[in-house]
Amino acid sequence: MSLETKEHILDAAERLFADEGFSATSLRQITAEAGVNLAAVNYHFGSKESLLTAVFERRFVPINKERLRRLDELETQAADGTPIELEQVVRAFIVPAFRAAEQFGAQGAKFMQLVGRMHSETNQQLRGTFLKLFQPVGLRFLPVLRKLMPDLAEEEVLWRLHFVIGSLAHTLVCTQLDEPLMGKLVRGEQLAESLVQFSAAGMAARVPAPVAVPKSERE
Amino acid sequence: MSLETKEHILDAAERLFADEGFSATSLRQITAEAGVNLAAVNYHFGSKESLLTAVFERRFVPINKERLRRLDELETQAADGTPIELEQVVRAFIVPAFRAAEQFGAQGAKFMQLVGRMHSETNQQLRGTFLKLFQPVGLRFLPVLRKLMPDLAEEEVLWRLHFVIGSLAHTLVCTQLDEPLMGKLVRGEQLAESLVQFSAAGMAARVPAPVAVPKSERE
DNA sequence: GTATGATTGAAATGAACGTTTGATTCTGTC
DNA sequence: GACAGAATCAAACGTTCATTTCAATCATAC
Repeated sequence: MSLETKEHILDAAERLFADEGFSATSLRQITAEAGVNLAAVNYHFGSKESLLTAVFERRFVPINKERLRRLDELETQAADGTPIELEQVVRAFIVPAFRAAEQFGAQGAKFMQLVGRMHSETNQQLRGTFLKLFQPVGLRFLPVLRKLMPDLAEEEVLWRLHFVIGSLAHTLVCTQLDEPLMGKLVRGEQLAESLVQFSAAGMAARVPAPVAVPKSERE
Repeated sequence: MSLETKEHILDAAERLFADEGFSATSLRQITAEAGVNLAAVNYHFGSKESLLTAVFERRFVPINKERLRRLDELETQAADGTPIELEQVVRAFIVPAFRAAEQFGAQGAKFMQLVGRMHSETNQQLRGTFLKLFQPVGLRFLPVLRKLMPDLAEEEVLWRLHFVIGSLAHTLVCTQLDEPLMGKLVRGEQLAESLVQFSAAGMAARVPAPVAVPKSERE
């Protein structure tokens, strides 16, 4: 069946891209793990790159839809008089990623690991694939965050959002590691909430002093 | 001269590994950019993997030495009566990375981009190379952080440190991107300090109450 | 039953890969 | 000048890569 074949390829590619990386994964690995013929990838997807795009779109679109839905909900409540809280916005951004990881089981977790990896991808072409799906979400969240942090310069807000993205990406990768940087990391139910607390507190940090060069340091 | 050749290879590898990734970079690219013969890599370094190790050691060892020096300094001051502040510990961890990036110019920046990338690497072998250099630093900082956050469970502290590492890694990558996720990111003088403020505030976030974790596990 | 279009399978393509080899050139010492 | 070791070089090694090809197979409609 075509539908089963395509799904099997997507599953195998998802896992291998996450574990080994895009360029380190061969179509032979993917098709072998999927139990399909080598030619099936180029037949169904056209190329290795298009396969990566398909892997992303399958799960990333619903996740981002949920992010936007939550943000819309917050703004609806705000229109009714309930002011938006920073923590809620951060949660709307972070939680859908974890939810998806749980919803789709081990496959979903692998996907989130892949997303975490993609955030540190600098190759223009691979980055483009990823950006097209992510950018609309970032651009939707940014003005909401700005309004919640009127004392901060626009650049500062943008950077802080990137700090959150970095934490999220690294966390998604770490949850899949057998042996992280140090000690064993427990993947508890409250991990997403821990990250939300951390991120919200970081976002709300006091405005950094203008040019605060460390005093004891020369220069 | 041998020394020049080795340096040229290291420089080219540093840039290409950072921009293209380890497995997506060929020795032919590296040697071509370095202006040396293809065989020179295997002659001087033994293999592609050993070259990656050499690239790391050249800069990562001094950076981590500086991190530990700053932490030692804080503990010396603490012994003299000045209590250690969380923000100072975070700064001791973050700032040396940025300092190195500035110190070595464009090459240093590329290296930090590579470090950021490596944090999302899951391949066991590549990860091992990276871990051996980073782990001692993490294990040195962790107990200091724990003592500063006595209300938090050990796992929570560990996760928050990982959140900081994620932010740092992603920031180091972003500073090198022409077109980040959204808008233009300004790489100002105060970026390191912004990250310190964010991280310290996140670290100091209130204890997440909701889900009670049974303390059946050993402490 | 057979024609049709979608899908698979095995094999082959040329290009690129990391690594090895052996001859050659450089560098410093006696 | 002669020698030894370090370093470079072009060429080739055997593999593996993404992609293509084309006959065989399948389901379905006529």
